Amino acid sequence: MTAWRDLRCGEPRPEHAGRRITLAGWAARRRDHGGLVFIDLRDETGLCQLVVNPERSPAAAEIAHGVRTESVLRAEGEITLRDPAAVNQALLTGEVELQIDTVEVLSTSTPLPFQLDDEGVDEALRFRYRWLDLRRARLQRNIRTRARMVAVIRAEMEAAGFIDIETPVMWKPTPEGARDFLVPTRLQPGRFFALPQSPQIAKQLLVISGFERYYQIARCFRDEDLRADRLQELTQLDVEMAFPDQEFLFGLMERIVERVWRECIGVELRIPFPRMPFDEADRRFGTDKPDLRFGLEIEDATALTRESQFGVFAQAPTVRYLRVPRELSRSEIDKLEEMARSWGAKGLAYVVFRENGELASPIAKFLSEQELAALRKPGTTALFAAGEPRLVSKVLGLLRLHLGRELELVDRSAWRFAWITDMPLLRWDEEEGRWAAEHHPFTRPNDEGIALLDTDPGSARAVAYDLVGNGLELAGGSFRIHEQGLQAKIFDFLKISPAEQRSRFGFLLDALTMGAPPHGGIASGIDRLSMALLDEPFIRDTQAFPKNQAGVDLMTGAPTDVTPAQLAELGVRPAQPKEGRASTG
RNA sequence: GGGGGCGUAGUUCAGUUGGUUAGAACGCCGGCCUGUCACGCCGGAGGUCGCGGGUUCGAGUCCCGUCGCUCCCGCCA
Repeated sequence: MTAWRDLRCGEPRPEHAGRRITLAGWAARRRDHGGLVFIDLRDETGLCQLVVNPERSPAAAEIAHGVRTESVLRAEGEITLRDPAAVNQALLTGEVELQIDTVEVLSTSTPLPFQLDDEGVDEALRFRYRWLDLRRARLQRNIRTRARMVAVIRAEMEAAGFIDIETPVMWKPTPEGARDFLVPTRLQPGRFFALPQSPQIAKQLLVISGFERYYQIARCFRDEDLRADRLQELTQLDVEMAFPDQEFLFGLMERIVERVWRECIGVELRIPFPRMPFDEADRRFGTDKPDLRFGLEIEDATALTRESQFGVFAQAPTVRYLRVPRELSRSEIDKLEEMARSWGAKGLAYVVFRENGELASPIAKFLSEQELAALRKPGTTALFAAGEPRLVSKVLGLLRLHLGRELELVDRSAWRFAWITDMPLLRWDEEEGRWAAEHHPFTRPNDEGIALLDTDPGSARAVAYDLVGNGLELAGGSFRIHEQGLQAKIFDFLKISPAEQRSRFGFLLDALTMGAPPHGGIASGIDRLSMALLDEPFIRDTQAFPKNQAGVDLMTGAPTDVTPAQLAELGVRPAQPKEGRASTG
């Protein structure tokens, strides 16, 4: 076996010829040809080919003839080195095959519910038979690469002096933020633990405890709806340190990402990554996670159109536009407008500047010569959004992303990372009629932000940062508030009463009174990071056993009903079952 | 909570204006072939058209309901 692995991993050499070895694996395919039996055998290191010759070993031939795909075999035989030119490079790893003398079927296989080399199989079926799905090359690559990534991360964290500390999976429910998964317990009937949405408070307490550099690859849970890039049960690299230094944290993350990209997919990244304050990202790209692989930046026309005869522009607080480097057709623009409306825009004004100087636009007649002159650029289309800055940003940002893909402006081979810094501290919650924490309530305002709290809280910025790569948020963090007075002030803004503060975070507030060092950190979603690394459009395929979009594990059927007796023991009253949920298998 | 898409053989799909016995490819089973590797050739099995109801002389096809899956918005770092 050792000899074999040497061969598969390294170059086959002439002296290997004739060596006898034993190997075991899954039959990937069997072909019979003119009395010979050929079996592709797959193990962890790759594929190889067995050849069984009935004249040489009749018994082995008889067994081999009955082998079915995915049966598990152990075979013994002699290595043959073949002419490399005669070998199908796409399927077989090497220029070697094994002339089989004996073969043993260790495990048989029924016909499979789907073929492993078929990429188009329905996800529900794949998830139900996930153990088969995982045998496929793409999933093997995903899971193995992810494991290597985690190993690299741990190595860098350890080298930087961080220690791995586990925090409870059963924690205290927190009504703020995402919905909690709740866990009842027999010893406290009717009461609940919650699964952590992140170890946020625990890690702050650890640093306050004197573990100045903590990290954990932690499981986090959020009972929210799933998406192609969103999970309920996710894994994050969680990092916290005392006496934090933004340069140090950025450097640490940059080293990790650089090494992961190099060692997992062989891509050399250039570090340090560029930085961009949130306000600039929002202004230029309409988002806090800009995809920098293409231009098409948002431009401003508010000042230009202040005196415009076009009332919509003159009256809007903000007028911005995208300069599309093409003459878009009416039907293309109609589709874009429909999308813009679905994102909340009232409409989508446009001017097509044709190469020949003509204009195609329902609003051109309202625009002055001066306005048109400033905007004119032959062979392009200007798409305008007017209204509240936040909405205008959002609409143009989404439109930009759509156009980037649609017009193939995105450089698919590029990796563009950036730090987005100086994130907003608070956001006005229209529904609740109060300020809400943009990040979480323990995020530290910057010095200027502390001063702004009394005059213009919406403009206050936090010592908070995100790492963005190709338009995906790959990490995010902040410095925390370590002074009880400031923390109380923030709670006031969030309209969390002192009584509520005590019941929800009393232990943290107490900890802050007993010598809490300045602290801060960062967290990075391992699943998202894998997705980016692997260029994998579905985050579920970065996990071994994912749940479907409805949050159901199609393999085990969980979540399932439990007996009334179990509920009674937990002090939980049975819910009214939903109609039509009677199990159908 | 809301909107879009899908559901036909084990799998991926086709199925005309509603019309006889619902097809193809791959897979599976049997046979042939002495170097195949997307092998090839011959033959075969395999279907409650997701489920329920309705319209019709007649429904895979039209209508209503329902279940499941999926993508998006809301929600969520």
